[in-house]
Amino acid sequence: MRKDVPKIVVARLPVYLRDLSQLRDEGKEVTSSQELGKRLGISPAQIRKDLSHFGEFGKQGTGYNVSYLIEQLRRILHADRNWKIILVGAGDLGHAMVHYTGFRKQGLHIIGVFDNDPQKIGQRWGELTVMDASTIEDFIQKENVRIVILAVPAKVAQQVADRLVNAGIRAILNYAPIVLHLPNGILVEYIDPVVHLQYMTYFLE
Amino acid sequence: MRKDVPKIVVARLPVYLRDLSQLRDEGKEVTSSQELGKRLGISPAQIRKDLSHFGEFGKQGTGYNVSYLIEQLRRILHADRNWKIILVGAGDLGHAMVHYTGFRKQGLHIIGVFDNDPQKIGQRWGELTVMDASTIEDFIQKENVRIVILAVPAKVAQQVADRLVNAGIRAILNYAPIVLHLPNGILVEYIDPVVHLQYMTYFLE
DNA sequence: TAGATTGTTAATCGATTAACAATC
DNA sequence: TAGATTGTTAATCGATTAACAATC
Repeated sequence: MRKDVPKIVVARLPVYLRDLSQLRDEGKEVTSSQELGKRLGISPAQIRKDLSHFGEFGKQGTGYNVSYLIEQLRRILHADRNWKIILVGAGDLGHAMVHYTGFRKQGLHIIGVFDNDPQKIGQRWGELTVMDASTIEDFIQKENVRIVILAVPAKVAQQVADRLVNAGIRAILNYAPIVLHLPNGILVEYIDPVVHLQYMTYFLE
Repeated sequence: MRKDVPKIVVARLPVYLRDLSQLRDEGKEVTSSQELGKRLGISPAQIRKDLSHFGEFGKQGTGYNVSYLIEQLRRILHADRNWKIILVGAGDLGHAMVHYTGFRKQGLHIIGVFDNDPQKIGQRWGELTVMDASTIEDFIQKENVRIVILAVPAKVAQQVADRLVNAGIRAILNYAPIVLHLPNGILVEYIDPVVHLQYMTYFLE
């Protein structure tokens, strides 16, 4: 079995991709590990090393073709296809996620929104209608959804996550401020603004 | 000069604090590095090592008093006081942030919201009124605000951040999907759900 | 060619873990 | 006391960086 690419390397690729897209939008056709490093606050050596896990994408003397590297990173990250995502929890945060335009451009499509509040079920959210949480399992199976954005209260996050995993979900972006306990192989990423803010207040007087 | 605590250690403290608060809510009065480690998916040795950078908080044979450790972590993280925060960018995400109840409990108070859209200025958001972005500097100085949540479009994020830093801001929680270039000493934390989702799609077929 | 930059190796740096004396 | 768990040291593991041959 070939050695895995370190997770921390994979975690940087989306940031490279994001910045390269910006470079392209600015009209740049070629860049270098040095330029990219300066833009990202990362050493050029690290960028070259990270990329070297996946192949050779540059040319000595000139650097990297921006469009080509974007294409390659999209392929590596599986960002070159469309992903169906469901959102569970139709609160304010869920509302913001559904209306966020940054997902679609990356092939990340929220195709269903769920809540268990009768007040919310049936509400029209953009092109979507908030559905009854009791129908999540059917929807996941019918649509073959593998990714969830979880934006429910902390108190119910674990039990909802258990249901989702049972229904076949493979990856959870968890906005609830708790650590989830799930079977091996289920991917979980955490976003909690309080954690970031408290990290910063540590350094403030 | 005493050696700094590694940043990665500081970054884990808010997660410890969050989980300890949950333990306390569950009625637990004492815990151990082993229990905490299991809950967090972290090795017990790492938890003890992390805490040892700041003092001795446990008792051999019994473990840690939950309330006492919470108190100590809050002190270490400066989470035992109130922090004034302003939100810049009154979009859907900003709306969700202002209405999020998870901040206040931690002493994190959003005391002002700003936008440059005349349609939004003057809108009532809970207890706050959306203010004209041209008045940000005055507000920061008058209220002595040091933390900003930045939720503006990527295109303007850098220039807005520059203004904020000029006005005296010390820490930015940046939701705009770009890397900010700011003077040394300015703290910036990034939240970009696309980065997390693309990290996960790497592992999905 | 001369200058620039890659991809890679080896060295360095830093973080995690194992182990255990101390002690509750 | 016996059992449990801390705080800490030393060993291990892994990630970052410096350096450079290759080459565009």
